Parts: sequence; C-alpha cells; structure tokens
Amino acid sequence: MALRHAVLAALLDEELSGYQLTKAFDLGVANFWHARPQQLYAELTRLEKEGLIAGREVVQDTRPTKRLFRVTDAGAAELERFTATATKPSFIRDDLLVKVQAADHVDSRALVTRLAERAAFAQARIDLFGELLRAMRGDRDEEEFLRHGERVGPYLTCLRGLAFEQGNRDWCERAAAALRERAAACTGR
Amino acid sequence: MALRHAVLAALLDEELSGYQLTKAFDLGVANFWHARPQQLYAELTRLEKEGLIAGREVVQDTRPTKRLFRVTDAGAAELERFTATATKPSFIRDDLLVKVQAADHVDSRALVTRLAERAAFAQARIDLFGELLRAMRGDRDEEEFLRHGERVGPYLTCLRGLAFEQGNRDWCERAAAALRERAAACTGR
DNA sequence: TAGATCATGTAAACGGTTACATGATTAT
DNA sequence: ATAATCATGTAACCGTTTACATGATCTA
Repeated sequence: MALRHAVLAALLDEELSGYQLTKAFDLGVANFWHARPQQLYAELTRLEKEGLIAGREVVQDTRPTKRLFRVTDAGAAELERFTATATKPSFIRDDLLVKVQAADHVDSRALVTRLAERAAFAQARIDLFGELLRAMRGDRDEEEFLRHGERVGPYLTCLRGLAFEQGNRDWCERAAAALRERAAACTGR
Repeated sequence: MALRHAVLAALLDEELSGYQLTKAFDLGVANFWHARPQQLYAELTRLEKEGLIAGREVVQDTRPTKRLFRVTDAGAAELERFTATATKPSFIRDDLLVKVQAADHVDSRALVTRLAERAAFAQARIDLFGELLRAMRGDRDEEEFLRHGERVGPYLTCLRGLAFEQGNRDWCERAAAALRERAAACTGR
C-alpha cells in the first residue's frame, strides 16, 4: 500500500480529475512518486470505493465530462495514520548505475553517451523544478516562504527533487569525464 | 528485465555465491540496485539456465557446500548489449516524501521524527560508503585512482550512492528545521 | 485532415515483497 | 542453551509496466 498515500497527498491541496493527476504524476508530483495513468485511474476507483476520496462530476460544454476528486475526512485520517508509522528506506534502483558498475568491462563510448543523455534529462528537470519553486514562493525568498507560507509540503518535496536531479547531473558529468580521460589515455576502450 | 543485469554487473569483478550476493545487495552493491535474497537465488537459477553465468560447487569442510558463480562470455555480451540500449529515467519513489508532501495537513512532530530517523539512516550509509571508497582507492587520491586504477565502475557507483545519501541527510535536516520553526511559531499544530 | 490534448479505462505480463521452510555451524 | 551466521530455497501475494481500446475536441 503505497501509491494510495501518494494520491491522497496529491489531492490534499486541490481537487483534481484523473487526467490532471496523470499530468501531475508526470511532472511536479513525480518529485515524490511516479505512476502511470492506468495505475492512477485504478487507484482512484479503489480509493473512492473505500471512502477515502469523494468524486463529483463536472459537465463541461466544450470538453468531455470529468470527475474531480477530493480527500474525505477518512482519507485525511488514513494519511495521518500513515505518517505516524515507521518509514521504509528508499533505495536507488537505476539501470544507468548498473551500466556504470560494469564500466570496466563494456564499451566506454556507449557508456559516455548514456551518461550524457541522463545529464541532459536531469538538467531539464532542474530547470522545471526551479520554475515550480519560484512559482510556489512568489516574490518571497525561500527562508521567508518556509517560515510563513501555507502549504510548504509541496515546496519541500520539490526541493528534494531538485537536489536529486542536481546530484544526477553532477555525477553523470563527473563519471563521463573520468571515463573519457581513461579512454584517451589508453587510445581505445 | 532489470535485476539480471545488476547481478551480471555484480559478478563481473569476482566470483560470488548466492549468499555473498545477498550480502552485497544489502550493502555496497545496493548503491545501484536492491534486491531480496529470494529474488537473487531465483535470478541466479534463471541466469545459469540461460548460460549467462556459470556456477561451480565448492565443498567446504566446516561450512555447507556453496556454489560460486562467474559471468560467461554470453553474459558479458548481454551486458554489452544492455549498455548500448537507451536507459530508462529513474524516479524517486519514497514513502517519506509522500509524508512530507502532506506536511501541512498532518502532525508535525510525527513528521519531524520520521525525518530524523531517515537522516540517521542516511548518515550510517554515508559513513559506510566513505569507508568503501577509501578501501577501493587505497593510498591513492581520488583523481589519481579514477585516472589509473583498474575497476573504477564500482567506485563510480559508490560515489553516486554517497552523494544520494548526503542529499537525503541534508534535505531531511533542512525540512525538519523548517517544520520545527513553523511549529514553534504557531505553538501547536 | 492530421496530430495533439482531454478523458477514461481493461487485460495480460512482469517484477518485487512477504511469509514460510530447512538445516548445519560458530560465537556468546 | 541461545542467538547469529552460513547456505538455499518455495509459494502466495501485491504493485508496476506494457499493450490495447475508445471517442471527443482543439490546433496547425
């Protein structure tokens, strides 16, 4: 039971439709969890059946009818209970690291390409998260916002997402530089 | 198909038994992947059946007989092929971040406790990874080792693991400080 | 008129976790 | 004696991904 709490947390601050949720879980919300649309629609159905969220139909004239979901009191209580329990550690599980682990036994050039691709991906997310943070804190500076803003939760998780991607980018660049230098020294491999 | 490559990468540098692998996937190797013993034994069986690894029995007088596995040429080729393919992005998926996302709606003191627990866990891993890195590079400094050492793959992945846990620790401390300050300001919540 | 976006799913396959099982040896 | 470590699994369950499906509206 894990995705359910992520969905509840995402719905705390605003009513969202399934479709809007899928967008959030692709971008900003993905700072703290990641899920496919199919998973989200299934989870929304389950959560509603269990009374942790409540949906209401919104008929639109130009767009298809959608259902907006909000967290019920029971849902809020479930999140509270979840927060009180011990937290599982989170481990990195990353194809790219597997490839780098094998660095001394595989083609360096291919590996450097993979590292460059990931660095670019990380940079794009760094830019995105930077913008999201700026939008959340408005004209206040960070200290000020964290002290007096309402809804600092999403801001804090976005900060972690930002630092994670900066870590990815920096490490990719360092690893690629090391591998390139070794390749140059050996003229090949 | 993901764990298989992690196992292959782990077996590249040394012959290991299933049991030794489970230890590695709990500690050092967990820098780049994480798996339970049951998963590893099952994967080893499959990999051997497919000819990507080869096992040999080692009879011990004091301990139960074990099987040591090494990567075959076919296994090395499979890793090479894997490295050449595009890499999936890796996303954070962390119960703790879900809890912090809900920070403005749940009990702050419970949350601060969770953050402190995670910070301590991260610090323990930082210490461990620091030692592993020192052991790998010996008396050389990092630049020197990355340039001329053999087997820099495991060193590079360990560097990523270290940075990841430093990021965890720093963020936990920052988030906890912010939440504590807000709690103090409101006297309650 | 073709492609992106809004809106929501089903079904099958795969990967990972939890619970359980066994039995010997070594250290406290 | 008891607990930890070495050594290896099976079975059931749960969570995630991939593939497929539908249909409207808006944008180039």
